[in-house]
Amino acid sequence: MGKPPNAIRRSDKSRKATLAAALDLCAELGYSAVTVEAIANRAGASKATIYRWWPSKGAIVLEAIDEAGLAPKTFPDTDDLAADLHTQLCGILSVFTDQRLGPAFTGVLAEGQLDPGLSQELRERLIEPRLAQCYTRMRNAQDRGQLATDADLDVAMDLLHAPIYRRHVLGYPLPTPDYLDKLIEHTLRVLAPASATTSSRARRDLAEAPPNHPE
Amino acid sequence: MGKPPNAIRRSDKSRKATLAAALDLCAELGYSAVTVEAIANRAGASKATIYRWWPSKGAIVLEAIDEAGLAPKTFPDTDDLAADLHTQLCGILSVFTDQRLGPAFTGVLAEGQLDPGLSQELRERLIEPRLAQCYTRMRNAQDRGQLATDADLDVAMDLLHAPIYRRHVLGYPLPTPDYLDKLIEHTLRVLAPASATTSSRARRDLAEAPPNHPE
Amino acid sequence: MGKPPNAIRRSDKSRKATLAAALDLCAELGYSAVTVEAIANRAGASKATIYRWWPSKGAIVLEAIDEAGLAPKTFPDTDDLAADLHTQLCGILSVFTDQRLGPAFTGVLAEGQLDPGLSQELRERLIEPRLAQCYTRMRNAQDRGQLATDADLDVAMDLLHAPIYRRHVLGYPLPTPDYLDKLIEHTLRVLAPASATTSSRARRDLAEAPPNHPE
Amino acid sequence: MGKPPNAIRRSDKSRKATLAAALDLCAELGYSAVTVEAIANRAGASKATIYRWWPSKGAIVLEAIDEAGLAPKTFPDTDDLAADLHTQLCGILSVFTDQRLGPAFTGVLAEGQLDPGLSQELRERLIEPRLAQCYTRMRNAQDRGQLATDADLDVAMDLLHAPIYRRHVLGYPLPTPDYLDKLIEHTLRVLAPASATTSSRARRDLAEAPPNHPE
DNA sequence: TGTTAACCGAGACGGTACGTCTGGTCTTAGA
DNA sequence: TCTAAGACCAGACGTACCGTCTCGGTTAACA
Repeated sequence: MGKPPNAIRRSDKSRKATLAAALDLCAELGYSAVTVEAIANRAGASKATIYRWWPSKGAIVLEAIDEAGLAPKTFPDTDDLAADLHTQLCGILSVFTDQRLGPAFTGVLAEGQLDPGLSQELRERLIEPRLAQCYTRMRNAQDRGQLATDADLDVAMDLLHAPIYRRHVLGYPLPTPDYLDKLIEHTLRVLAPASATTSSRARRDLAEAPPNHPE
Repeated sequence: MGKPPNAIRRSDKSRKATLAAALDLCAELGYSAVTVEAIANRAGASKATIYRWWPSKGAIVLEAIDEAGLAPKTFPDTDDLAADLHTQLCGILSVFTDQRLGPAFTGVLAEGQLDPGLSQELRERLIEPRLAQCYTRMRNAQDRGQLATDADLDVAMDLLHAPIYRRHVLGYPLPTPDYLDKLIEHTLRVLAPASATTSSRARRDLAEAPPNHPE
Repeated sequence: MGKPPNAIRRSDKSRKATLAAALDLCAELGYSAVTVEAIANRAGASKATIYRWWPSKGAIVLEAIDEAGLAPKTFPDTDDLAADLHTQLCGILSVFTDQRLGPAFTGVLAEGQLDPGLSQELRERLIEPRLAQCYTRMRNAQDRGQLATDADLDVAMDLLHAPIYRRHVLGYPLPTPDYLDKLIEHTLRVLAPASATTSSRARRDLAEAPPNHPE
Repeated sequence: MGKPPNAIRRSDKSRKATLAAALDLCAELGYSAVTVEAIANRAGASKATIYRWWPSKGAIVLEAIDEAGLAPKTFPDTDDLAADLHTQLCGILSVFTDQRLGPAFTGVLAEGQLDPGLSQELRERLIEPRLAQCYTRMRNAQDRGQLATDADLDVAMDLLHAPIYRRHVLGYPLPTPDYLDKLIEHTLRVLAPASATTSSRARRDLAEAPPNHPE
């Protein structure tokens, strides 16, 4: 059939314009109102060119988000695990709330649930690099005795990240930074080493600190 | 303009056939391949009739799921909180895995993320009745001293339910019943009353924190 | 199937309202934009009632035109054949140009060309009664020696009436009264008795009369 | 808004298939039972393609008739005016009676009466080219002294062509060739030059009339 | 440096679903 | 039994996108 195109000769101008058009249109119209046709027009590209390089609208938008690279793929390691987790979770939150990327990411996420191929690409390009960093950071914490050696990191992942997704998916307000702190606190408490010491102190400090009622 | 139709004269036969056709087609073809046109044909209804009563494919499927009522809206209360939670979470899981309802629910969930109206309807008809039951059950547990009196039930909701959604949304395997047990155990451990045995130290620290539950 | 309704119990109010609504809507929107539904709404009748008594929109409008009875079915007989013909042809013209009936008649005429049943009804109720009068009038003229005894009255019919229809059908301006005179003059000339006398004189007078340049 | 399509890149295959399908379907089902959808299916074209190039069913069928070109647009000139007129009128008749074009032409004619745009197109593409030829032929006859120099050719047009339309429109049998001869004879008799033999008396009276041909 | 193969924009194409509309039938309740 | 009201099935309407395609025109790697 159609032989694969030669990536070397690909027009980078056209590629960039397409990705930018995709993000802009998502921000302007919402993901579902965006069509490949509109992206092509906005980008000054032809539909054939777009379909030569991407299989679907979702794939374009996914690549555009990846390229934009809002949330860093690296994970801070400041020896304060709770703070580092907070930093990272806020980074994830920002992808949902970002003016330009939010609608695009929401769209890709939704479409991925109905398109296994897109879902896999989404995991591989956006989710797992960051997840792996999180894993590594927590394993480091285990090595340093800040977490129980038998702590189940998969559970930790779920307890920390899942609430963001659940609230997004069901249309509830996303967690506030304060709420994230609460989640981190609860999670680390269960995963703390048998003789909880330093870390838990820091925790309490944070909890007692300012009378930070939300919003 | 278009005045609302008279619900009294509505054909129940047509309504039921439409809902059944919607579920069947979702199971056969997958949500995104289902069209209103196909539902109409399968149901032996006319498109006009369908659009008279539902605004979109999503609304039809949502109502069909609600009507099918796979997961019970009632929450067991056997005095064993962990077991009751497990029962309930398995009920939620079954909506995702059910042969007939799974694809439909997945579709509505995905579409809801792009359609605020559908999302709200989804919450009101499917999610919140069950969530409210869960809330009530946990409040009962608090009254009986099985949970800390100041346990943050919103956090508990997130810790228990969110992993199912996150895994579904990102295309990871859903939690197994064993994994659900693990989640429940972790969660209840943090929310256990101060007098609880294991890891009671960590518990007390947490319980001492100021009563800062917003909202 | 549906047994014929009992005409005795028919609601005359509903019938009259329907016919009036049909004519009014034709005048307001043009025949093709009128729907049975709109007629029913305007008349305060239900569609079922209308379909019980008329088979189609065309039949309603046809009956409405007949009832309105703009052009008289009787033919004047003043001993001046040309003048009588002119009177009659102007009557026919008026059906096309009448503010209220014109659009309705145009519609029925057009639809009749595609619906043999309607066409037949049209001929029987509107066309032939008037045509028969015309025939009779000309036969009288023959008896009085104003026309050749062997004049072909079918040809006369065509020569006199057809130009109106041709111009209407093709969208040309309808004949003016002056032009009708010219047609009558030409026609009577060919059908005049061998020794053309009185009639032809009157004709010439008319032709010479005023410097009647058109329009 | 919708910019006009580029006619150069138009698919001639698709165009021809559409026109053929339109004529065939008219012949098979009758004009009013034909839908644009059916034409598209039969032609193997998509509806979008059809609507890109034609505004309505009527426009398609009109172009198809024009293209089929049953009745020649040229007018014979054999020095026998009556014979030439007969030839031409038979050509017109044949458009009504042709197995394939008849139903199509009938439909366009009927629809034109309710759609001024279609009517104008009909006149410009089908009617007037032939009418102009007829005019020219008769003017030639005048030059050769076969018709009175002051004969009103507009009236002649009406007398000759109109009966066909009237009979068609009202659903009467179309004129037979013999009847056409009779019409031609009657018409030419009124328009013959003063020096003509038969019924020259009547002719002269008419010819003496003042030169009142308006328009 | 000239050839040529692959890219590119443009946009027409066959499909197909959309959401709306009308035609005609049928049901219900009321007079 | 007729009526008004209006829901119903059927299916065409004209529009919008889809993903494919053909067309010249341009560009860049290689001869």
